[in-house]
Amino acid sequence: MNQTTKATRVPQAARRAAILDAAAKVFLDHGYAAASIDAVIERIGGSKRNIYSIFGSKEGLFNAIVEEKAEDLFNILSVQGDIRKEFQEKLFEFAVRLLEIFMSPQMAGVYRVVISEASRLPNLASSFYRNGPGRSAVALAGILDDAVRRGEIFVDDTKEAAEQFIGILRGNIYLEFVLGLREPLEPDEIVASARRAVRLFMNGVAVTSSRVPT
Amino acid sequence: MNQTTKATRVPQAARRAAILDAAAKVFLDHGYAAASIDAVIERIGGSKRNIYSIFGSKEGLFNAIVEEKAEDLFNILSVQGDIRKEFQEKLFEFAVRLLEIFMSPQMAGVYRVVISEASRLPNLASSFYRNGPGRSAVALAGILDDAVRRGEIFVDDTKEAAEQFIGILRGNIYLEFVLGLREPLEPDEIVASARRAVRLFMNGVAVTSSRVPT
DNA sequence: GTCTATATTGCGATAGAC
DNA sequence: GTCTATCGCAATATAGAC
Repeated sequence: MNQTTKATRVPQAARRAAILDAAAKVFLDHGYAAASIDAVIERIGGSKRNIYSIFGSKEGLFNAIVEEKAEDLFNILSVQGDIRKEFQEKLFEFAVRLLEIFMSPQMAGVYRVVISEASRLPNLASSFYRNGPGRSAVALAGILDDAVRRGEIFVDDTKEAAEQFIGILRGNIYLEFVLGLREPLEPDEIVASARRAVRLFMNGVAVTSSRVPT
Repeated sequence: MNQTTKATRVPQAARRAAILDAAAKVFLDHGYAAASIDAVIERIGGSKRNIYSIFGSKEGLFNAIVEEKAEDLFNILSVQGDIRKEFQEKLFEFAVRLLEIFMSPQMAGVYRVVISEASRLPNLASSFYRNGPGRSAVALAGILDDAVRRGEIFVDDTKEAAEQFIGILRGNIYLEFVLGLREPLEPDEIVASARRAVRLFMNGVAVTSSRVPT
């Protein structure tokens, strides 16, 4: 609070992280347009100049926030644990984790801001999707591929099945949550919701042939 | 087209519709905050005074847009056609219609703006949800109730099953579309996507007992 | 038109790593 | 000593408010 002319006290990485953290608060609270670099400085002190030398621009800063937040959040999805684990158990764990991500206020904040700036900042929208929702679909498709290889389920397009499953999880509840119309799901509700999604999906997919004529 | 200072030439309803139409373009193009009543006037002429006397405020105007757009779009969902129609056929038709709604640029525009203003205008968010996504879930739940009554499917919670089905339809593709990362689905893709959603759902739900232990 | 806010940049100084 | 990350502060540019 009272350093006057110090520098390099903190190693680069830590300073970068501190800036990102403060900036995340500012951007997610006020939205991209209303957020100012000055407001970030007010939170952590230091110089604007440094922010620009690290992140290049306001857009670069926000881009870094989106990428790192999305990465933090979605990273846990790749922890698939024991390969031998039952497919259904893996699917269930994936569902619980993804629902937890969906229900995190940070994720909702990023989601809101990215959507509202999508037309002005298409690159941002793209990197958000790739690092977040896109990655979760890829991760799940991998799990499904595995199961197909072992004959546990029968789907021809695992990528599509993955998106269907994620859709089941998200439902309308996520929209309600993002719109501020409801509280996030409680942990036990998450478990229940995940279980029901798994049941529907398993019944729908774990059959050797379609029982319903199309 | 050449009235100068006349009034009530156009019946109220038509004038109201014209204002809504012009305002929709302005709001959906620029977003709520950036949209101005002046810009609406520029498109259709007339007086600001009139807009305020009809809609009360900027928020009231946007609220009317959201309600009417959502209503227009989602109205087609209630056209369930022949009650005797096969359940699966009804489900498929519902799916196609809902996907068409999802893929309409207007809907995406409303979605974007409502989400970005949700924290500032909670009433708007609420009325959007009720008139749009909420209504579609209710409509589908009704269809499902029907089918349950006739023993065509077996679900205990039709409301929840409806949301699951809608989730399958929306998937990640809708998010990609809203983020401007992809073109809307073509009509034949909509049909294909709806068909696959119906197949998954029917397999998952149209069984007398869960085949998969939970 | 002016005024204001704020994104962006320039430059010199300082603190610590080497 | 050099080098680099950071700081502080001032200046420019520009978009939007008024």
